[in-house]
Amino acid sequence: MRISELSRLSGVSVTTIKYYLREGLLPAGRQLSATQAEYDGNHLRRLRLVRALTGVRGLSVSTTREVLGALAEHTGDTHRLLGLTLGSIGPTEESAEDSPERAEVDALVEELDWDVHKSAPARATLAETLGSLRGLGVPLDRGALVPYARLAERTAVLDLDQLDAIDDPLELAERALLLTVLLEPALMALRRMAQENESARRHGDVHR
Amino acid sequence: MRISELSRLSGVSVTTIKYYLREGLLPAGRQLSATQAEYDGNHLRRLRLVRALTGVRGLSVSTTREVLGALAEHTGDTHRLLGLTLGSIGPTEESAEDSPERAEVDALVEELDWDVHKSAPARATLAETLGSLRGLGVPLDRGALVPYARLAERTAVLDLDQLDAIDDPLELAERALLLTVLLEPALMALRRMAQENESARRHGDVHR
DNA sequence: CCATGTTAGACAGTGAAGGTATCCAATGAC
DNA sequence: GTCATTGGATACCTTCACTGTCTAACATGG
Repeated sequence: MRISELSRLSGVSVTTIKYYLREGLLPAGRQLSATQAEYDGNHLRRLRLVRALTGVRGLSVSTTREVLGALAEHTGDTHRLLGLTLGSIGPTEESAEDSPERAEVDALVEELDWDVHKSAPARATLAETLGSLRGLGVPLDRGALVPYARLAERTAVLDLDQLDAIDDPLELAERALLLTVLLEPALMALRRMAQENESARRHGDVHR
Repeated sequence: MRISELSRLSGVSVTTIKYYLREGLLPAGRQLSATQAEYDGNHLRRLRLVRALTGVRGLSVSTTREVLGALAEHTGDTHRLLGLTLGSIGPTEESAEDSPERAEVDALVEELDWDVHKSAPARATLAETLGSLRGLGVPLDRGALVPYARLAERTAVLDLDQLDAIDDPLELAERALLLTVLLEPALMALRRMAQENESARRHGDVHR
């Protein structure tokens, strides 16, 4: 298919597709001539993925590029690499590596007996968030964090269960990306609703 | 204290503080004269909160203003109102209200027997995310979602437990906001690490 | 083989967001 | 009285994610 058909099928304007091509979010089509390039279903699929990451999840173009790059160069050992790459999702770049919160996070991982890479950006993200909370007068100690971590463990089991049935390593990697990144707003939405429900339950304010 | 001291204590530049004052993220100080205004600890506290919401969580200025407005005008029934307000966190504004996913979400809430407001934006957020996933070939049906929802319930219990000890309604509201919004990156970081751990466990790739 | 439309590629322009800089007159501290 | 600081207003800047426009080279139908 040509670029105009790709545009029509995806709902993304031709100029934007060209922009993505320039930015390296989309591989170039097969050049047929100086003014003709051929795109296929993979391009369409990739384009939809890009729109989901930038639109639903609100990732920046550069973060999206990094994520997609990791996806391409890495088919096995999926989660470890996704974990490494996806640290840049939050607007976190300059993190104090030696903060007391970082030590606290490392101690937490130790206590949980988790097999997590020392340089996993999730550690820094967690440390930074804890630092912010402490600065606001809400220090969360390890005791408060461990129950959350146990629930995270069980969430991860659900995540991995969904990936077990997939054989194709390429599809596995993409699916893992979708589950890790795109499911986040869904899980947070569930938490918000569960909070509202629990709050209503405790304070007895029935409203129906 | 004067604005320069507020700036020094918070690490936010004077011009930025003025910007926040203009944008209504920070209440005006007590005017002492035409060229003098007095700020206090509440301003400092509020300023730190603003920086946490915009920085750590990446909220936009307008969303932050909405959230803070809700915080001010609403002291009781905290979670319900936060739930209503915080829907605008994702870059979601134009949602198809009558999508099949929306019906699916409503059915899910029904099945869970959750007491959640019909117009809670979390419903729309969840529906939109499910729609995106389906468009990418990863349809998550209710059966897959319910276990996640059950874990969300237990997370919410932990959240509410932390609020139980607080008496002052103003502090309660602020704490609820922090737990709901600011803890999200922390929980997602925990999930990433738990995924990595679970992946390592299943595939036996020990790396230490 | 010609008229018309489409395409790739390059590059400049746009609009929103989130600040930042500058200016000003009025002060307050010394 | 002098001088740095302040509040308030306004203009400006930078980044981001596109969008519009242009051009020359094609493709295609007649």
